[in-house]
Amino acid sequence: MPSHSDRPATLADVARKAGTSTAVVSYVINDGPRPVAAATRERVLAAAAELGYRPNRIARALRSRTTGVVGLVLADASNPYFGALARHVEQALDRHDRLTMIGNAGYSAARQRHLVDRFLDARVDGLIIVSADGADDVAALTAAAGVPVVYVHHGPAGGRARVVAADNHHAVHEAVAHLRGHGHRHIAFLSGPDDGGPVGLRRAAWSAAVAGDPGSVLLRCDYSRAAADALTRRLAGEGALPRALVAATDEQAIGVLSGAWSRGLDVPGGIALISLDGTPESAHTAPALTATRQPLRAMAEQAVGLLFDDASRAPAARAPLAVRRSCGCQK
Amino acid sequence: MPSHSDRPATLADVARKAGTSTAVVSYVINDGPRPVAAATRERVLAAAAELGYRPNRIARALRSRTTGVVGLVLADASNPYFGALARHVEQALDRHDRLTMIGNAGYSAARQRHLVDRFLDARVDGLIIVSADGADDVAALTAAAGVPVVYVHHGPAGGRARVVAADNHHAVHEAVAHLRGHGHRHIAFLSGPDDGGPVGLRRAAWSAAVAGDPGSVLLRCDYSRAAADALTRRLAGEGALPRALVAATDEQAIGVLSGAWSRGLDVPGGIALISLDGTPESAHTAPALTATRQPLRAMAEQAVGLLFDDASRAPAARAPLAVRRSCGCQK
DNA sequence: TCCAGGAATCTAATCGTTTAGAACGTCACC
DNA sequence: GGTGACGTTCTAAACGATTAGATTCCTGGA
Repeated sequence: MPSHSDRPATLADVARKAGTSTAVVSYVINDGPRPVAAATRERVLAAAAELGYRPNRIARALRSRTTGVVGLVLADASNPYFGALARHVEQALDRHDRLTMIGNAGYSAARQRHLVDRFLDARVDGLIIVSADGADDVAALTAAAGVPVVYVHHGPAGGRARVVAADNHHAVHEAVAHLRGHGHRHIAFLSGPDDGGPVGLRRAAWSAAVAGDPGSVLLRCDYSRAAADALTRRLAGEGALPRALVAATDEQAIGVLSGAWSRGLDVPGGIALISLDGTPESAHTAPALTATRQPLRAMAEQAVGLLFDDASRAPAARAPLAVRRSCGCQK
Repeated sequence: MPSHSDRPATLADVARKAGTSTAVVSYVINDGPRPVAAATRERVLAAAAELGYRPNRIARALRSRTTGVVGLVLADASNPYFGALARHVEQALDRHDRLTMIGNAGYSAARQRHLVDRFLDARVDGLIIVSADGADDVAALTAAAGVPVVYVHHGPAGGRARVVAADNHHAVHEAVAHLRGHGHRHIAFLSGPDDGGPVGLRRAAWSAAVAGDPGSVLLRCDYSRAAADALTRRLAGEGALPRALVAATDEQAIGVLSGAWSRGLDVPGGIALISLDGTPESAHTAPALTATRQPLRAMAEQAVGLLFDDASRAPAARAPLAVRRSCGCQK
């Protein structure tokens, strides 16, 4: 049992108790850069245990210029897609013995910059940015500090930044093809308020997939259940709802489901629906959503790996289509 | 514009440039404990701006023994209830100029202890624990370090810990009363796998509310959509589903909705349902969930306030019942 | 003129590590 | 016995801030 005093034990305390110098204690604790005689090592370990010694990470960080902390910036932790990503990133970092500092940028470039600034002040060892919109490149800020950055879900426009993202093109084409397989000829797309971010890529892929068909309409609303719900009600009221729809995100797809239900409109009978996020939880809607299933855990691990290794760009992960009910399949 | 060199500017650099000592620079930067002549202050500020000086928080933390970082332990960030709480906590801390370190304990006491240990090693200024189960008191760990702790959502059993939680008793009674208002006489309750945590309190409140009615059955399943979905399908198959149900959490309620739909069972016609979490997103299900609406943002702010002030226990917040469709009301 | 008192500033110790350089002892080898 | 090499350990200088205590310079009062 550790013997107690008012303040926590330091390296110097351990050294004194073991009858040696702080350097040796440090070598023992870290399997240090220099060897230590077996007998001495034993004495040090015993002293450390007895005093209940815990290294002070702050002092270590000051001296060695590395904190063991990684900053995670994301749009909104209350969105399950980002929340799940955050959890997987935190767990992957924990496995690498790193701590996670988190911040919600809430779709605002200014707030994102604010968070990156604060994280750099805190001397994080790296930055993982799960950016929603076409959030700008923070390289200008981080390069000076020499802090590596990895983007997840979506990278900045021009750069040669390290990015981990799903294969949007493939996912969209698969979704469109699947709906065509159900006999639909006109396939609408529900995009975000603008064409920034991954949703922009998805929209472009959809445009390519339905090229030249004026009957395939483009819808837009905010990335929220409420917005998609309201839009669906309005269109249903006008009789302007498409018969087949690909929604850019789970949140929007869930809003469509909710809006359709409240108008007494059957899914998939009245409107067939496929979503492109595919969070695990999307399986439990009424009816169950057919969705491409992004490998969030794998993406998180890849991002963490990329942060500490040198590979510059990961291959885009293919997201399999989880076929459930909302597309029209019997399940 | 800051003039550049390879390494970031330090206090000493600023002092040199301003022709003064590091002490004075520190006094200026912090509106320090001692006054500085106006002219000197100007020179220092100018030098700092020109060098692009940013205080090194690590060095500051080492000397002043306060990091400006707060640790947030939660069960699972991918659960929207916890995710929303996490976002609000982070934002409240940001307003207090504090950074947030996060960790997912995943319903495991061992992992919770691991995280608290790591956070204490990182010398956090405080700890906010959003604990799901009857997670044990970490006071034993934190007391030695002198780090204040606030529990959100649920506190440890015996203690005199600081806790911010909603008024579970009131919420349950209101839910039961509302279902009775719709003419239901037997009101079932869907609890968690055991009676730990806030769900245990909710279950107890339900027991009291339906006291003596053997027709009001108690159901149990994991806190996941999948588990509640499966349970509902099974009971529907056996014709054993209750006509009115209070679900302990949103996730479970959503699972019930999904299970009922897949069995062709109408909600609220076949089964009336009320949930007790009431995350904002629960409004957009098919049909819309009636739920008590926990004031997550207010709870987060209260927790942060409690962390730095001395008040010991906040009054339990009353959660208003958001009446929507799943209970049987026309909406 | 001299001195007390106060404002402004400087000097230097301190926080708890890491690690380069010097010092020491032991051994092998010529 | 002298010498170099090696293994082990110690000394002390960083890292970049904060802040007591000492010092300097002025001012006003006797």
